[in-house]
Amino acid sequence: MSRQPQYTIKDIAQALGVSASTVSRALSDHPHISDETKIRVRELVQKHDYRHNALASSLRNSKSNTIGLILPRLSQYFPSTVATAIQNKLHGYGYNLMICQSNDSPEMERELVNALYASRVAGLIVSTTLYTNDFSAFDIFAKSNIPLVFYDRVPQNYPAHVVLGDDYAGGYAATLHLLQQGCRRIALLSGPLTCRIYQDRYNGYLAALKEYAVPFDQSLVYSHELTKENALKSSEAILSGTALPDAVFACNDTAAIAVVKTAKQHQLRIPEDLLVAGYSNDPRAEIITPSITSVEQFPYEMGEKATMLMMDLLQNKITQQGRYISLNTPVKLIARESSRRAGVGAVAESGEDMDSSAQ
Amino acid sequence: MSRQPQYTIKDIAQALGVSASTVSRALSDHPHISDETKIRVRELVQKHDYRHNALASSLRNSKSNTIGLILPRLSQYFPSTVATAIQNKLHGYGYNLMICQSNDSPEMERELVNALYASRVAGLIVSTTLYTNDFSAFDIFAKSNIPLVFYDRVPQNYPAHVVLGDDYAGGYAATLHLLQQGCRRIALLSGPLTCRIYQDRYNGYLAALKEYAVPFDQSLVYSHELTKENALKSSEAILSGTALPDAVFACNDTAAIAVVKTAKQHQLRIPEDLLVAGYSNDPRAEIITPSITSVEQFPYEMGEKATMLMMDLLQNKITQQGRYISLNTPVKLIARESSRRAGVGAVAESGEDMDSSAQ
DNA sequence: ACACTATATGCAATCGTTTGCAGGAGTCTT
DNA sequence: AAGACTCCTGCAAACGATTGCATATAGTGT
Repeated sequence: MSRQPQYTIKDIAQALGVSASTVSRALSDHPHISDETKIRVRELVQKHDYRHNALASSLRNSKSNTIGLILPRLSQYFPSTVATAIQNKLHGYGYNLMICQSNDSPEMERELVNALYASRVAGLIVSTTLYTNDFSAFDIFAKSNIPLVFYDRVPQNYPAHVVLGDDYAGGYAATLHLLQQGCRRIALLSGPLTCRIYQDRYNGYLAALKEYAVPFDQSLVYSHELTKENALKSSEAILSGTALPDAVFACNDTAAIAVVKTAKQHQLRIPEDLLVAGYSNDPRAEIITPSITSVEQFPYEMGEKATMLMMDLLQNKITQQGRYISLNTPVKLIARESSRRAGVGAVAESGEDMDSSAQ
Repeated sequence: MSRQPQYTIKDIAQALGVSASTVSRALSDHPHISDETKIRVRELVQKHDYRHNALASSLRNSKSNTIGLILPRLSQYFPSTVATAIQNKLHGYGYNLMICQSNDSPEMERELVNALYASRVAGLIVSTTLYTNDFSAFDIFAKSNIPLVFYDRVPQNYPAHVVLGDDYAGGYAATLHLLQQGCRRIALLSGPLTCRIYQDRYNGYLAALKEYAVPFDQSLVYSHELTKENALKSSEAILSGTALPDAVFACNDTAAIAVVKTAKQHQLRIPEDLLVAGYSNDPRAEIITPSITSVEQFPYEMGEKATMLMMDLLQNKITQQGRYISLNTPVKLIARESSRRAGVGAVAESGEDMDSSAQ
């Protein structure tokens, strides 16, 4: 439809009695073009509302100024904040961002990868689905020498640049904190262990237990996608048994909230009967009663870091010869009502400082 | 950088001893191409991992298959849900979505409009910033005959297709509900009245008051951007005076949460001393204690509706000759603890049905 | 007057895909 | 056997911007 005739560089050239090359160069402020010509060109651009055609330009240069972003979903605090950071930062470099959601479906993800390649994005930033185990769709980016950066949910056994939160430190800090409050039966509500971030948090959990010489109890570990529904089901299982845990460490805040809700239904008081900690420091963790202890991931910083890495790769500051960068962003435990036991330890009021960079 | 030589249609043509036209037509399953040729082409496409170049294609057809979306920010329930709906729906039609955040800055918004035009999106969907009053940046879309759809925050005095929630009905329903609970001094925490959605909610509020013959009291109305900080300040002002209101209707849930928080600090019990209602039915409204009554806007449906309108425009099903479409999506009041007064009226447990379509 | 340089511009090809038109080969009709 | 028709395929010109190379003009130095 439409096929509106466009006002192009050629039209300007014709009107001015110069060639298209001259106009093109005038617009890009080429030094070989006289000031007078530049001014005349700019005037006409103004007058006729000439618009640059990025398609033509990208085609000719085989290079666009759009970066692709694929993530599972952005309707939550962490992912949407990362996306915002990336877009804002990229904008400063003159790049546009094309945000696409995979809805946690590997098929959708694959389609998006192909679609973004088809529009020849200059680079691609990805947080994979929970279930992506075939990363071959991304091969084309390496093959075409187009920068590819993963963050948060990064591939395993697939060579790539990655930006990660310090999930091990986060899992360790949260568990340690619960142990310090006197808990010894700490249930773990983990995401799928096929995913590296959950593995790391799990390992942090194990390490903290070991440090306190608390024997590991497999029956306290639940692992599945941390949706509200799943988490409610597991919480029910955890809290309706006979041998109740004295704390639950949930690997995201949606799950932690589910635990709190379930605990209320079971007449369990938090933190008197049960301590709870979550992950991501979702704004919801703060407003709920009781407020929930959580691990801050600094998503904005994470997005900025991923963007910086992307820019470095685009500007070839980093050799791409088989060397893959792995960046870490710190985490910080924010202790709140859900884990504060009166008289136990000294927990800062506004959040206990457990910056993982100190590790 | 890179300038990797690409594997193109010409390469396939050469390898097969046919012309590029034939390959192009084979790939688009043109009826004039023999099955044998099509098969041979597809085999080679597979073998060499040929990738369609959407840039070249779009340039040639002066038409891309990307739709632009500009919104103030997506780090909240309502906007991110709308965006998700739009992307999912568009995907079904073979279109990609380019999501861009204006951060509520008119300058940024303008830049994004231009950038999206530069990449010749096939259509543009917009929820404007709170402060956009100059819509001339959008002129180019009308002039180029590129479909433009606004939703939620739509322009005033600018001819365009719009998709709106029934904000009048929402404001009316929430206020009426508070009145039915016996409240007579209902404070209003409104967004800027330069924005149509807030005007409409305000008018709904006024209409309900009038119906109950409650005199309008200007001193109960606060109007400003509904950020957490602003809302806390206004809540403080509202609740620290001597003539307290008996209810607050906040025009988003962030503000409603601020009211609840401030009320707690003032030792006011909700709903015994103060009733509270919000807007948007953010998930936070449900998990907070007390849970907050709110107006559900059905953002997913709204996104789908905006997408359908866009598709109709793209397919020219709708004449664009100066006739502008305006679609409404219904709203529904969800009554919760924050507004349930024991023994007053009959309020459904899981949400009072006040579907605005019944209006 | 000549060679040389600096400055400003134009020519034409290129990026990869699409499509109107033309045309060749084969089949069918009368 | 000539015309008409069908079925495939190719030619070449777009789409709009960019850029290496060639060139024209003016200015400088000897």
